[in-house]
Amino acid sequence: MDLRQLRYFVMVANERNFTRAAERLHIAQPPLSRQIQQLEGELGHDLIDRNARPLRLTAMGRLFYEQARKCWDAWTRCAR
Amino acid sequence: MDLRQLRYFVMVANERNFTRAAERLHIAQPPLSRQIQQLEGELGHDLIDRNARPLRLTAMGRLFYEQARKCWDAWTRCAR
DNA sequence: TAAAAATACTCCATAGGTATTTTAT
DNA sequence: ATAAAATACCTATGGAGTATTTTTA
Repeated sequence: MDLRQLRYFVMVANERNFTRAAERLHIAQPPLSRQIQQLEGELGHDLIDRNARPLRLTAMGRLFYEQARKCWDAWTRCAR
Repeated sequence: MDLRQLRYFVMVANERNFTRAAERLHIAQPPLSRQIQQLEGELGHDLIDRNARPLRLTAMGRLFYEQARKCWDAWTRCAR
């Protein structure tokens, strides 16, 4: 897990749409999907319920989102 | 700048010795030296005074160390 | 059937390794 | 003279791209 994955996940969670999130992150959609898959693999839990459009976070996804946002915010404060 | 570089720099600053820091980080000494050089390049300032052994931090190095430690600590708290 | 996500590759940037040289005590 | 840092070179992991194939609403 690294900062990039947190940033990607937060964007996907906000947009509830991989394609749009990818655009806003200035990367292509497939690598974004893969990064999220890797993150889910590391965590051992799905974060996103793909059986819904617009996408929805799973219960784990919602928990992780809170943590991820805090971490990302802490980082951006640090890095300024 | 990323978390890896912060972690590397903090270790070097603590050890005041690249070789020992590299051992504790489980990487070889040359890549560690290069990561620190890159970091210094990005920041536009030397962080370490190489004309002293044991190594010493420069003024910028001391300032950066405080920030880096805070960021790294924030991250480890987040990532737990 | 039309968006949107996943797969299947390909490419390449760069983190890390080994061998060696340079520097500082 | 010796320990430690820098340099040169090589390798390979994995992040990102394009093209294409599933999905799901």
